[in-house]
Order: sequence, then structure tokens, then C-alpha cells
Amino acid sequence: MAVTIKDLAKIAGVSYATVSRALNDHPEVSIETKEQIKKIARENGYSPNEIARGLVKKNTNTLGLLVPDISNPYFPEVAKGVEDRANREGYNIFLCNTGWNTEKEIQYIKTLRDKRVAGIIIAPAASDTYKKVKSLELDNPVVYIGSRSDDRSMSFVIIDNEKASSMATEYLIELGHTDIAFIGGNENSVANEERFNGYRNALKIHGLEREVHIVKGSSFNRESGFNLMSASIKEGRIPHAVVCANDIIALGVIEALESNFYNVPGDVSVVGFDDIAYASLPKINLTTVAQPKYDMGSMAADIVFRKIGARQSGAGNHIVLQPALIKRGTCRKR
Amino acid sequence: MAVTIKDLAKIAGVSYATVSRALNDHPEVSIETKEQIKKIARENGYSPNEIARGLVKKNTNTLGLLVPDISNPYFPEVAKGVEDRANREGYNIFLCNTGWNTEKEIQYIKTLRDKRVAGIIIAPAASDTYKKVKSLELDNPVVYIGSRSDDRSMSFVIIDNEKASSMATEYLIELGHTDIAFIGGNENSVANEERFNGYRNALKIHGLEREVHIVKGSSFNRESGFNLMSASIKEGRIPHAVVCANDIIALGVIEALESNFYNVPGDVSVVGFDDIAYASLPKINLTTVAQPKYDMGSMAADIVFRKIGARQSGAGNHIVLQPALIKRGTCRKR
DNA sequence: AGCTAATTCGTAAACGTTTACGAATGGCTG
DNA sequence: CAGCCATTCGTAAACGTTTACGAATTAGCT
Repeated sequence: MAVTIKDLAKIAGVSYATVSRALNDHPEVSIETKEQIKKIARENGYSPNEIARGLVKKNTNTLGLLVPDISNPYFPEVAKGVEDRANREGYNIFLCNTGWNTEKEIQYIKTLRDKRVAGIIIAPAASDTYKKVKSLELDNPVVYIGSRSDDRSMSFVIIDNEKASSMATEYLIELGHTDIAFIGGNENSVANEERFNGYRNALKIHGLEREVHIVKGSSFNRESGFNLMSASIKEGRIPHAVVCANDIIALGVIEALESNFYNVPGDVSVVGFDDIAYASLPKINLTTVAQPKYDMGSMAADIVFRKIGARQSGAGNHIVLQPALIKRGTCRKR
Repeated sequence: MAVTIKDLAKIAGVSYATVSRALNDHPEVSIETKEQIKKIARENGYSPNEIARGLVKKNTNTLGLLVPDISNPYFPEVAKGVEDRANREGYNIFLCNTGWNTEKEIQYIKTLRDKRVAGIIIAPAASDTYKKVKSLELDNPVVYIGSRSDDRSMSFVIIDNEKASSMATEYLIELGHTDIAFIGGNENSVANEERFNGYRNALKIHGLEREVHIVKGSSFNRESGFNLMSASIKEGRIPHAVVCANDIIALGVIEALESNFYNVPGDVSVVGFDDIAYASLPKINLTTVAQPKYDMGSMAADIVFRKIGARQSGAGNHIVLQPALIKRGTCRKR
């Protein structure tokens, strides 16, 4: 159907090798024939078959990006970072929404591998993502984003979740809160665990350990935050403050508190995590810890490209960026 | 580097055609050799080269999806719809963020064409997207999502933007507002235009035409909404109500109003468009018109697959879904 | 003129698959 | 036992490119 390089060759009266060279601006073809061939290509609406080209060049100009939930405003931001960076290199990205499901993750990674993507960027769904991926023994460079495994051979770009969470918790402690709860997201998520650890460590350091008020997480979404907080309220457990594993969880938590006539921050202080765009709405005004989402995306892509350049896989690249506590309106002195 | 079908053939002591057939479960190879070959494939970590396969099968199992701004929560939702539907067919999707830029759109489409995607789903950036795309004379099936051109040969899945906008405007009129403003998004966006027309028609029908209070749009984002409303306020133009081309614009509008000490809905009623997830937050509680975002995505993918099945391109498929006015808390009787 | 070197192009192989066609083997029927 | 069909596999071509190698032509130089 589509016009190929051979068709052009027939029209131009040259061999198809010459056509290929002309279109790729090789020096060993004369200016005139180059012009001629390019003209013919234009006139016939020729479009190079990238997949044929990819076969011989062993390069698909394609990256894979796995995110747990593209509906969480955190991820579109990193996706943009990845894509913009990839674009500068002429690469496209496969977006894969894993739904916090490691099965689906592996499924996706396998097809990305079969499609011979040049690299894979993973915002992992759970802690066993790492082993599972490792067991795949991929040839493709992989870089994790948002959380890390302790396997130093893997590359990642993260913020120090634990420290960030500690910062948030200590801020709450400074404000005079002692009964501080943690409401988590997916329990098997590494980021969730790190954030929980940061929270607990901060309490421990300030001698508040016995006050730890854990609400086990379930999912990184509004409903989960709402339900967990509601349940806690129903049990009569009303903490002074709550640190949430996520901004959207925080939104659900606030929703639950206020629908039970607890004022935020009047009665309960709340701090989120991620600083999604909607956290800064005056009506929301959520105190939270910010991550450089876009930059994390572009840096992850950057690492992939470095790995592609350097032929040997080499050691893992590790980038840990600084979080920032954004003090807004959902926390108050007690 | 990677193990190929020929390597497996050598190990198994059969021809590589047999290997191919075995791995694809062709009937003409005996059960035993099939098992044998599959075992060898597993042991050697064989992964089929999809791009080589794609070359001969002329099929990449890949779709392209163009969205203007993945950061607008509307688009991740349709992206999910597209992706989930595509996944059921074993397809992956290239996500392309066009930034409301038709140049970038065309650029993307060209590389998608070169990469021989099976189909392209476009949430167009502007009204001239249609002609530009048409002039590309693509072989790939294309379906538009979110807005249509009058060229009936093109496929699309949309809601009736004009009607939806009319609904919203009439609701405002019913509530007793007469001075109703429209704050738009990107001016050359078709959806924006349709929504503006719906607004104006509603006013006309109710004899309010002279009251039309147009604030020309600039972009589909919060800053734009904020700036336009702020400017209007600065000029002393405080409408009774404002219909926004977008939820995030509405958020910006509300922000501007309230930071100037106008109460919503006490002083000014506001209605948005899209019903993004954050519109339903109690603190936001935005009255808006909802689109079945996820379904629109999956239906668009559906059309693509139908087109792939039917060899001839055929007529355009047109799906127009029903919007729903979601009455929440940002509108009040006057 | 004769030789070398540069320029320009064509031939063919390769990338890793799928698949049409044909060949070999074996079993069955009459 | 001849003939035939079914089963199972191999050979080779094809998909649309890139590129190493070599051939042909021209130009430059002595």
C-alpha cells in the first residue's frame, strides 16, 4: 500500500540504496540526485517505515513509562518531564497505567521488552516490583522513579521520602501536636513504607513513640483516605493531626473530618504529600511536601539516555532530590 | 546480543521456520517438538522481536493518542479509557502531549505515521488541526475525541458541547441571572467555540443577547481563568454569573472572585465544564457539566479497532454522547 | 597517455520474523 | 505392495530498511 524506497528508486531510475542514502543525507551521493530524490519522495508522499529501519538499526526511538495511576495528578507531571526530555532526543513514549498491580506491571514490561524499547522508566506499584523486574533480566536500561530498592545496581531518581515525611511530622510536633496519626496508601508500596518510617522516626526522636497512631493504608486515593479517616472517627480516635501518604488521600481525610464536623485545621491539622496542583487552591490550601515532579521525570529520562549511550550497563545511577515542606493552611498550632 | 529464533533452532536441531511455528502454536508441528522448543525458548530467555514480526505482519499493535495537556485531569481519564480498551486487544499506546500546539501535533502525527501505528486518536488542539491532519493523507485510521469538524468523513466521539453549554447557561438563567459572562479557553479550540456558541444561543433564546458579557479566552488553565476574571473585576465588570469553558478555568475564576472578596455563589455564580475529579471536593463543590470521559476514550479506541478490522476506510463514525449538568454548590438563585 | 585517487552509484547481505511451497516420512486403504 | 493422504518439517522468499563492498566513471597529475 504505502510507497516504499523501492518505488522511489524505480521512479528516480536509481537503485534503492541510493534512495536510502539520499534521504539520509549521506555524503556519497551527489547534490543533484539528492535533490531529485527528495523531490520525488515529497511528491509521492513517502514516509519512511520506522519499524523496518528500527530492525536494522536496532533502535526504536521509544521509551516505556509505567505509572501506577495516571489519574493522580502527580504522575501526569512526571510523565510530562519524561516526554519532553524524550522528545528532545526524538523519542516517543509508551504510557502504561499499571493500576498499582504488579501483575499488570510485569505484563507491560514484557511487551515493552518485546517491542524493543530503548529504556523503561518505572514508577513502581509495589515493593516486589523490583525483584520481579530483576528476574526478567532485561537488556533494556531501567530507571525507577519515586522510590528505590536497596539493590544499588538499579538506577533511580527519588526524593528522600523518609526525610520528607520526618520533616512534615516534626513540623506538626513543633506546632504542639502529640497525638499524630499516619494515613497511608497502598501498603506494599515502597514510598508508602518510607513515608511511614519517616513519620514514626520523627515521633520516636521526640519521645512520642507511644502516641503513634497508625491507620493502615489501603489505596492512594480519595476514597481510601475518606474511609480510613471516617472509620477512625467512628472508633472515637480523633488525632491532633494526621500526616497523609499522599495529597489525594489528604483530601479524602479532610473530607471525612469536615463531614463529621471537625474543623481543619481548627480541630485537626492535616499535611499531605506531593503538592499536586490542586493543593494550592485557596479553598484547599493544603500543607504538603513538594517533589520536583517534572524534573524527576526528565532526569529519569536523562539517565536512560546516558545508559543508552554508554554501551555497558554500568553501575546504577542514583539521584535523590530535596523535598520542600510547603506550609499552607491545613495545619495550626495546638 | 539477544537470542533469536535461529539460535533456538540451532539448539533444538530444527529449522527456524519450525521454531517460529512452534512458538506461534501452529497446528502443523508435532506436540512434542512444540513442547521441546518452548522449553528451550524459556530456558534461553527468548523474547520475540515484535518489531521484526511487525515488519512482516504489517501490524505494530500500537495506537497513538494525542492530548493537548495531560495535566488537565480530564485527559488522564480519557487516556485510561483508551488504554484499557487498547489493552484488551493487546495494543499499547503512544502518549503524546501536544501542549495546545498544532505544530507539535503534526510533528507527532508524522512520527506516529512513520512508526506505523495502527490508529491515531486525537484530542485536537485547535480548529485547524483537522485540515492539517487531512492534508497529511494518512493511511492510519484517525478518530477525534472531544470535538469534531464539519467534515463528516472524519470519525469522532464527543458530547454535544453546544447543547451542554446551553444547558448550563439556561440553568443560570432559570436561577434569575441576567448578566452572565463566558470565560473561555484557547480561542482557536473547537470545543471552546462550541461552548461559547451554546452560551450565546441560550442568551439569545431568552432575550438576553444584549447582556452578553464575553471575556475572551486565552488558555484552558487556572492562571488564565484567574487572570481574565481579575481583569474583568478590575474593569468593574462583575457579572451575575459566569460559565467557564473548563473546570480548571472555573477554579481560577473562583480564585479571582474570592481573592477580591466576592463570594461564590453569594455574589457570583460559577459553572464549569468537564466534571474533573476535584470538582466534587466539598470545599470546591463546583457546579459543572459532566462528560463520560473514560467511556469516550474507550469508545474512540473501539472505533479505531473497528476501522482496522474493516479493510476499507469507510465512512466516518460519529458518536455523540449526552452531557449531564451536575448541580452542586457554586450557583445560587438571584 | 597512463596511473592514481576521488566521486558516485549499484549489488548484496543483513536485521528477525512469518509463511507459501515443496519434500520427506509414515500409515492406511484397496 | 502400489498408491494416496496426512503429518511434519525444511527451503526460500518476503517485509522495508541500512550499509559494507566493489565497480564504474571522472578528474587530476606526471
